[in-house]
Amino acid sequence: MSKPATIRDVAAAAGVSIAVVSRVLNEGTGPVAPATRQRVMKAMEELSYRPRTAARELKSGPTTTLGLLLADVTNPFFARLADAVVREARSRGVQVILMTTQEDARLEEDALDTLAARRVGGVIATPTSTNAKSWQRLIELDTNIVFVDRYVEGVSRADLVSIDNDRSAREATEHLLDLGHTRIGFISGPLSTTTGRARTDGHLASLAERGLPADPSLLRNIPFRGDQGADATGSLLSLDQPPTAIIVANTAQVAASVRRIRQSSVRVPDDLSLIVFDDNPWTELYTPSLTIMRQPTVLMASHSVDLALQRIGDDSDPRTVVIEAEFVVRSSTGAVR
Amino acid sequence: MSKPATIRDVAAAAGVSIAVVSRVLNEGTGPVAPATRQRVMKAMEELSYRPRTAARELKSGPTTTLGLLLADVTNPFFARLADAVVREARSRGVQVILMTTQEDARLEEDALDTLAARRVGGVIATPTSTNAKSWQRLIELDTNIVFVDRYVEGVSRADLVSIDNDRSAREATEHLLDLGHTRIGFISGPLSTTTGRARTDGHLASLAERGLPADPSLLRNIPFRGDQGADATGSLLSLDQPPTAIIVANTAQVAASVRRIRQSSVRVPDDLSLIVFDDNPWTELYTPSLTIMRQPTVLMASHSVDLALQRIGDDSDPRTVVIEAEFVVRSSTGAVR
DNA sequence: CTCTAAAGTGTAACCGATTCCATTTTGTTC
DNA sequence: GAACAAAATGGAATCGGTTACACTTTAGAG
Repeated sequence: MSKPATIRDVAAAAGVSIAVVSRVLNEGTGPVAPATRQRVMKAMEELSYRPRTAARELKSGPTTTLGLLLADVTNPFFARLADAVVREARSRGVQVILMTTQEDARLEEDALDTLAARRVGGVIATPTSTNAKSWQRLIELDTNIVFVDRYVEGVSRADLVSIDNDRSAREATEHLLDLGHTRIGFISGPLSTTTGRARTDGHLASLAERGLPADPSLLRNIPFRGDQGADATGSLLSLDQPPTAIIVANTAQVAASVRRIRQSSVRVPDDLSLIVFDDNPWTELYTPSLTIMRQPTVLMASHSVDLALQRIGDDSDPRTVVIEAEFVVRSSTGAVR
Repeated sequence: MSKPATIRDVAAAAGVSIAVVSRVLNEGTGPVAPATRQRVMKAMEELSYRPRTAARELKSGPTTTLGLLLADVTNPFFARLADAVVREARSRGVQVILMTTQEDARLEEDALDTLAARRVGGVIATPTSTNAKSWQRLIELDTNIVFVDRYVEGVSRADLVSIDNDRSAREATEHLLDLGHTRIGFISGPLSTTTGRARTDGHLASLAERGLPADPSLLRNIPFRGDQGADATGSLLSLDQPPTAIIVANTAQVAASVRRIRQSSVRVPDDLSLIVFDDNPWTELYTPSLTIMRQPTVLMASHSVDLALQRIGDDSDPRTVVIEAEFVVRSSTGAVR
């Protein structure tokens, strides 16, 4: 088990210089006689030679690695995104370094540091922090940033891939309004996040359009981490005038929220209509099957990878890709009694 | 937006040599006068200097990176595993490169190649291929391999972290036998995988112990990818003498299987008792809540990372860590009618 | 059979860190 | 204040590739 072969070993074995080996390695870098190429390839084979990525990256920046910075892979939405990003990247010969932030600004900063040290070609991220500075620093290192789902305000030159959060919240709300609901509970992420804010805004705008008053006691802006979805749901159900419908627009809290409803005596959809933002396989299997707002993860992933790689060495303006969310009506929503 | 600072820039700014800067960077490498250290740190700060990982790795192998090679991050079991591994690794200052194989041997080989080129310190993997050669090659490059969940036979010097698959299948089977079931459908992974085989063996052994004949028509060994769980389940239900209980020991096919049952007229647990291998939040929310065999992902992840890092530069014998699975009885299993 | 352009190959300088070893500075002890 | 050990620092090699440039061959044109 001697030391792994280097380019010099290969060169020696093939009786050529390292420059030639390098040219064989990187097709198109320069001419190599067919016969020579054969010999070199044979030598590489015999020595089971693999060029070291570290050495390559040292010379020219690593266009070959992407950072993927997610809040929480346990959340099915992010998991699907991760899967899709890895596949998409793979098909282009790019590797993905996965990091998670646990929605913690400090962890996020650390991760950005690491990514900066690696000089990754691009970063695809669902940002947590409001701290634009770290992001800006990464951008100044010529790293492409693509925000997915959420974004950080004040960060210039970052791309964005997202559904139209405002509109999707409206759509969900209007569906309920059409069914006659007027008291609608709305659970979403913190107002410090762009998704939390946009969805809440959309919801409220929708109510306003129909001339309905906005009742603040029906709004719940809760963190993504933890289990507050249960409490939030519980407190909505135990209001003096409980809502006749709830929209859970906080993907991470859907399970907790549903669990709380299931524990209560409230029946869906008879007593309560329910819409959740999520698209995992179990929402359909739940009884009753849940009406959902689906984010097309595969599409989002492919756009993200596109942007992250495309803009490498490119100085064009940052772009925003808005993807249409799919509203799927199933059995958890019904006319108000 | 000039070029990022290098160690030489820092050295120049602080009025010292690069050797000193390096020593400041890697505490404990050598003595540095406190005053000097201050100056260097200040210079690093002002230039917002980040040492390049590629350069570091070039000199001394990258103990600082782990490869995580999973079949499919979409599967909640793997997603949880990924999350836990990333967190565990993070807490030790180690980064994780995530790759997925889609249960495809060719993709797996590619990934192993990439990992070899990176000379990662260790690889944590749920292997797909039977192809021991690629794995062995990686090991010969001094890479630690830790198999999780499944393993590849014939690969020496690889660690293993797994539940006792044989035993967990027995436990599930015995639970059903105790409830009086004698015709039990058993859906698991391909017999080419160690988990598929061990679980099937355990199940059959359990039957044999009670003197029950093994009916091959009740066994379904199906791939992890795709949707065959639905067909397998359907075909079990439509047997002349359908089983009164089904164990889905193929984590990836649980949702498909459950969907098929839900579509049928069969009622759980009245007509059919159901046990699934999985521990995602929705199994409890399903109606009826599902009796499950839970794999403790966090524990598995922490052991895996432990092993992957611990054995770096270590020549001790490969180790196997067996973790106890948790059997949780809920409402989907009942006495046979 | 020259002449010249193109093809093929090799040399050596990088990339940005780490690290061995030699050298200089500092601090103790008689 | 000389002698010597310990602490602090710097010079230069090294890791394993890529690549600019110079050099040698080959081939086609005149």
